Parts: sequence; C-alpha cells; structure tokens
Amino acid sequence: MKTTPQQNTITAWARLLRTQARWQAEVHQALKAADLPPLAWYDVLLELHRVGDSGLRQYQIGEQTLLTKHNLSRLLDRLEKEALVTRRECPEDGRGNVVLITAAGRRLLKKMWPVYGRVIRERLENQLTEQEIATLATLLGKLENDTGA
Amino acid sequence: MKTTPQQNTITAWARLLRTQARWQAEVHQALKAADLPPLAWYDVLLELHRVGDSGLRQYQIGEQTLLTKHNLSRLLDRLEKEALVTRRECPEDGRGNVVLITAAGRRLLKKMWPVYGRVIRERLENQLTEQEIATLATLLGKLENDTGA
DNA sequence: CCTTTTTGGTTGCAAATGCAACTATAAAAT
DNA sequence: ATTTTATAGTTGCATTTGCAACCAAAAAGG
Repeated sequence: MKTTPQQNTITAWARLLRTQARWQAEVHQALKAADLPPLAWYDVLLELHRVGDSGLRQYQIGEQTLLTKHNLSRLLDRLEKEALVTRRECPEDGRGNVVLITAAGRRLLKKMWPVYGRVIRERLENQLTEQEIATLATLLGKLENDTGA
Repeated sequence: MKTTPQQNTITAWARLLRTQARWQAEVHQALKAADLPPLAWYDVLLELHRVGDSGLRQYQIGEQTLLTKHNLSRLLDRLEKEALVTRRECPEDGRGNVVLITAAGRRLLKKMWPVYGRVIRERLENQLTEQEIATLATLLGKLENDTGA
C-alpha cells in the first residue's frame, strides 16, 4: 500500500483547506463590518428555518453543523439569550429538547443573507464559469457524504 | 446586478465548507489519537521546513498560514517552549525576528506526516479518480489566489 | 422488574482565540 | 533633521472552544 498521497492529491487538499480558510475569514470580516453575528449563528438558524415549525433536537443540529454538543449547547444559550431561538422540552424524550427558531431569528437570517451571499458571489461566481461551478459542486458532492471505510 | 448567488453556487459553497470542516475534524481526531499536536503546528513547521535555513519572518508565516499575528505570536511561544522552533532577532529589521525550525521540529513533522497523509489518502484518493482529483486541484487553483476586486 | 449501558444535554475548568492597546523600529513626509 | 505614519510583534482581557466529568432519561440485558 502506498504510504503517501500523490502530489496532485496533496495540492488539491492544500488548496481546499486554504480556500476555505480564506473564505471563512472573509465572511466573518464582512459580517463584522456590517455589525452582524458570526457565521455559526447563521448556520444554526438556517437549519432551524429549513425545518420550520417542527424544530430540531440539539443532536440533529449538531450533525448538520458539525458542532460538538457542548459547544452547540452554549451557542444555543447565546442564541436563546438574544431570543433568536427557543428551547422547549421534548415530549417523546425527556432528556432532550426541541429547538425552534423565532421570528427574530428569521429576521436576523434575512439580514445576514445579503452580506453572506455577496461574498459567495464574489468568491465563486466571479472566479469560475457556471460550468466550472457545476463541476466543482459535483466533485465536492462525491467527497461530502462518507465517513470513510 | 444579481442579488443572490445561483443555486449551483450555493451548493458548491456549502459543500466546500462542509467538506473542509469534516476533514479538519478528522485530521485533528487522528492526530490526537496518535498523541500528536494539532494541525496548526504542522502547518507552521512545514512552512519553516520548506524554506530551510533562511527561516521566515513571523509576518511571512502569517501570510502563508492565514493566522492572525497575535495568534501566531502565541503559537510560536508554544512551539518555542517545546524547542520545535527558535526565534532569533532579525539583522536587517530591528523590530522583527526570524523563525527557524529545529531538528526536533523536523522530527515532529516526520512523525505527523504519516498520520496526516493517511487521512488525505482516505478522504481524497479513495473517493475520486486521479482525473477527478486533477480537475479539482485545477478548479481550486483558480479560486485560491485572489483577494477579489 | 431491576440492573447496566447508552444517549442527550449541561457545566467547571483549562487552553486557545479575538480584539484593542501598547512598544519599538522603520519608512515617509515636510 | 524632525515629525508623522506605518509595520512587526507582544500583551491584557474578554469570549469561545475543548475536555472531562457529570446528571438524567432511555434502551438493552438479565
């Protein structure tokens, strides 16, 4: 078995890490410049918005956003304090709770999106053709969903 | 001007973020399981290794790794405490210093690489063909180097 | 049933990060 | 030359993260 990845693989890996790091930094910067909360808030709120009134269990949010549970627990504390979400106890599982987005949460999402979307457009649509973006999406799709072995 | 990105663009964006987050988590987990330091240490040491005996100024390391300067400053404190790097004052700029990797630093790099490389192989070479990896590298290359406008 | 184990979630404490203020040198402006 | 401004790096303090221990409910095993 090969002991080290191909050169091309390493290049692709490094570029992906680097690209994402730069994007993330830029989004944060843009959000901060607009006096808006960090990206993680958006991610959580978006998941909650998507599922609508049924809400999500914390562990489900964690799976989606890849946040660790204790981390998420405290992030939700912050969101709840700002009245962007509510935690309500779960009827069919006495340990857990169901998290719902509030109207204020939805408003915040709406406010954040243009800022966020703008960076996305600048970084992606201005640099690649539609065709290339489609190809990229496909390739990344193959990488996305598996835990490996 | 369009106010929101195309659907394809959003998909590509989301997948890239997600993929990277998962990869990063996996690398960290693998490193920790092997009782090795986090990825950032590797990044810094690798840059220093690459340039050899000339070393790098801190700000140069920062540019490469996208770490903020104060953050890097303290990361170097930690590396220095473990004798993986040395800071030596810079002859032609009295404010700054030149950072060099030590033999111990190189040894650590060597120890970390197999663990790191293994994840890279699993995530990338096992999921995509060589052709696809090459395409991915090319596309990411176009995204990598620009600050936009 | 009544243990034992697993799962969902929270909390205390240590380490890391972000931010703003600071020191010191270098470069630019007058 | 002298002042001004910009750059390199560090440090104090607040916020966030990571880790391990913990509580409580649920599922599994006997």
